[in-house]
Amino acid sequence: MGFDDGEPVFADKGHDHAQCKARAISGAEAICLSLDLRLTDLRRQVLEIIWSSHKPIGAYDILESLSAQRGRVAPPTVYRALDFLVSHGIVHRIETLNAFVGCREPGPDHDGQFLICSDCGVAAELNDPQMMAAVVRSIRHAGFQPVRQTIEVSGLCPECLEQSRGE
Amino acid sequence: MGFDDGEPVFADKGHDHAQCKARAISGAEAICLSLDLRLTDLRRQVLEIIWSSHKPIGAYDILESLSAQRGRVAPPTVYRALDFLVSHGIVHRIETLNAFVGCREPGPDHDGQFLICSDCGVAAELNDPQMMAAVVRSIRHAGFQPVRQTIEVSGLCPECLEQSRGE
DNA sequence: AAAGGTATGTTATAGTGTATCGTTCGCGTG
DNA sequence: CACGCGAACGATACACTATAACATACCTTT
Ligand SMILES: [Zn+2]
Ligand SMILES: [Zn+2]
Ligand SMILES: [Zn+2]
Ligand SMILES: [Zn+2]
Repeated sequence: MGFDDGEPVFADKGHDHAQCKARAISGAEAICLSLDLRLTDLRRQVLEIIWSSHKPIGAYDILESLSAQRGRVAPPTVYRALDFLVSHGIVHRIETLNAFVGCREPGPDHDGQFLICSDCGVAAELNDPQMMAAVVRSIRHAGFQPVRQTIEVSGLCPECLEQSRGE
Repeated sequence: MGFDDGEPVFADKGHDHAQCKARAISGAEAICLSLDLRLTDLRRQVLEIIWSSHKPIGAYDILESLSAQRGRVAPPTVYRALDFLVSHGIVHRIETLNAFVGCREPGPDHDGQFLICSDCGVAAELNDPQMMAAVVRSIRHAGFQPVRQTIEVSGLCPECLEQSRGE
């Protein structure tokens, strides 16, 4: 299930998040290098802000954080950077939250499936081929040609679930 | 796959849509009767507007249409009616479109899966137990407790697909 | 009739996302 | 180097989506 990197779907509380972020930046650099894209300062800063946690962050929260770094910034600046990052599979948009989250395995043309904790706010990305296959199979029966899929499940992450059982 | 009522997932172009609408209203009436809820004039009018087609409609388009019927109407009026209809499973919200669409099999506590044509705008609702099972199975492996699922797939409906092949 | 809850009206404002235009930057070409 | 071109960015204004807060009307029960 999920990625084949052996990592848990939900990073535990004490994990080395600096490493998460560093790996994400490296991945973005690799993509831009291979596709001849430009990871400008602005885009890199936005990506770093998004990776400041595993919780999806809204465009205007990004804007605020960005303004602290480079002075007054207007919405289009943020949205353009987001468009770039999302269109190249470096960041995902969470439709149910109007928010953005970093991709663990960046690359073109993948939609992922997201588990979003309604308690603590963290989001985890799956990329389960069996789930995707089940969805596509069901859809094809309807004569529908899928292009883009949005799968977002809200609920309780393992930690918050554990906590709720304790009470 | 889908509902067990034998109807096609996508209603064809020449179908009797007045019947779709009438059945939806009847369903809503039945729900309200059984749960002691009030399907007021306002709520019924909003439901009828939503059922004017199989295309998801935005809140402000509903507002405009509603204003034509009962004079100036403010956003909260529409959103409150929508909250009622959505919370009782009579209408679904399409997250990827910020729009609302009528439910074919209204009732509490179901999320459905939606196929949305990016060409003509129609949306069809599935309720495929196999797909849901596959999603839940994959999710449980991550130690996640699902509460609400949002599955929306955009692409081409059978008619638009046929048309695009012809060109 | 009085009371209390539900539904609606009304105004204002919050939150999210784009259109448009002008300027700057990076880079290849003559 | 000067030029030209497209991509990226800055800045202003605006469009679209949704809710807060408070007042009023309605409906049901006592
Ligand atoms: Zn981390
Ligand atoms: Zn949590
Ligand atoms: Zn119909
Ligand atoms: Zn279509």
